[in-house]
Amino acid sequence: MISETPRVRFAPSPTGYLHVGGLRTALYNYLFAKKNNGKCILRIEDTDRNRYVEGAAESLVESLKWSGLEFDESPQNPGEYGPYTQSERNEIYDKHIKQLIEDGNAYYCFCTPERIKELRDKQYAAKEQPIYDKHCLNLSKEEIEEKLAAGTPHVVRLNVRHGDKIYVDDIVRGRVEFDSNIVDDQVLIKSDGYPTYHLANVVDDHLMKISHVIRGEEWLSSTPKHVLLYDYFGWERPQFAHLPLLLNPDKTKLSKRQGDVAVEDYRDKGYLRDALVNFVALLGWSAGDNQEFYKLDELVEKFSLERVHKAGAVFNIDKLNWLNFEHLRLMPVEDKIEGVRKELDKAGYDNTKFSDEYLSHVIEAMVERVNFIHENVTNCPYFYTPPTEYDEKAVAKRWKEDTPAHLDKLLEKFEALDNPVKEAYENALKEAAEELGVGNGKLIHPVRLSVSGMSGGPGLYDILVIIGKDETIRRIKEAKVKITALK
RNA sequence: GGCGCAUUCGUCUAGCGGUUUAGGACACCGCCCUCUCAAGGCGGAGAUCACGGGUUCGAAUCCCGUAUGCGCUACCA
Repeated sequence: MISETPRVRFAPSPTGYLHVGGLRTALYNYLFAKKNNGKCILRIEDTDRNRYVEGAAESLVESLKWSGLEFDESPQNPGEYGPYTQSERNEIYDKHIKQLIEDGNAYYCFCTPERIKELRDKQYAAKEQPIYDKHCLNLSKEEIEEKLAAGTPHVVRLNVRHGDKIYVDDIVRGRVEFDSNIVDDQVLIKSDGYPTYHLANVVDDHLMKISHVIRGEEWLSSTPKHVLLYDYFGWERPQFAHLPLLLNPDKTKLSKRQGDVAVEDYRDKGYLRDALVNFVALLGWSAGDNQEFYKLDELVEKFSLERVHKAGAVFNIDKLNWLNFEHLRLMPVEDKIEGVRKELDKAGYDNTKFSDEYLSHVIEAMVERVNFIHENVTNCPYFYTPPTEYDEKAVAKRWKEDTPAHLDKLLEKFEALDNPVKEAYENALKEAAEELGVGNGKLIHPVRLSVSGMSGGPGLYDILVIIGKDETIRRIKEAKVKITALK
């Protein structure tokens, strides 16, 4: 069924940032293309001059690049079907709309916005489908020429033939039937001369030889207009695949009000691109084999449009967090070190004070305890600076009256150590505990509190090795003074 | 209002007429491990498959209604 080399496209409108739903759409297009040895094209749909936002196209491209999705043809990397930005294609739309008008499949409309509104209000009040009444279709050739010559504001509309059934065959949804009577004579060319989505999209998809239109479900309702356009042009229709929407926890369409929707927001929060891509891939698709953890190339291998879901999917952050944890574990140490250095600077530390080796030990110690790279800093500040305060609950629970005396004994043992490794600390502590006639815990917990100020974290001896003997001893002594003063 | 789409554990999903006492994952709870917090292992709770009718020997799976949700209904995409 799939043509030799399918061509698909992601065609965002530059009105801001890349929405995670957009990322999902882009991803499915990408996966489908790669899976089938096809081409994935990026086209910027900037025909709405009112909504155009300066720099939005660049932001889109940047987010896409960050996500790791590469396009075979794009404004930055044009192929033979350019330009890839719609605002640069006006001549092309002009040519095509003329053909449509000549063939009677489109017509000039000079109706004022007021008349349109009135008409619509009336239809709505009568509980009818609000569609244009083809008023201007009855204009004579002379009248049209005259108005055009006079510079009367006008649009060009699609001339929908009523009384037909229009069928849309969708890969995800199967056959969907529409009654042509309720299909509006859609504006194709706006009064500012720019095409609407419907015209530009169909013309470009055809000219760019797009074989599969993979887009959000919000387009399903206007697909009959597109299908008609293909038919009127005498062009072969592409295959359609309408993707389910991404939803807020309350099942409404994913919106900014209820959380982050921009890819850059997730990037800035420390989510890994592999995790975000993995997560978003699972929102509306599954291979059916219980695998949930994927690298991009595995997604390519397993993806198919036939296994895309029909129902919308709630964007649930918990699973994303888990995926981030899983992907983070696979990240090469060098990359983690680089990331930690950035986070150190962000947190106000001087990253140059720490060697790569030092940081790699911290990372190793924290690996099971971090979901995000920044947690290698925020969750364990004691690796970078001595504790300034001590967790109250832990103090109450672990710091008893005889603790300072116990620590004195331990300090003796520690001081005698020469360049200690993990086991040396452990043995020293055990010896001290034995000589004191107490359990190891009586020493372990106060030491942890002393060196970290916290009650949780990596194995105590790992912490000690990382911060070093001198610092360990210094911190224990300091804690003795400070915590005793607190009591 | 009209048209369209959808509806399986809280969430993401498996399931495409019998192998299902509906499987997995995240989250949640418990146990084990253990110096803590995690991770990991094991286990638990959690879905009358929206509801009501059919079809069938047999339905989460097919058909029809209803309800609910969502989308579209723009000279926005």
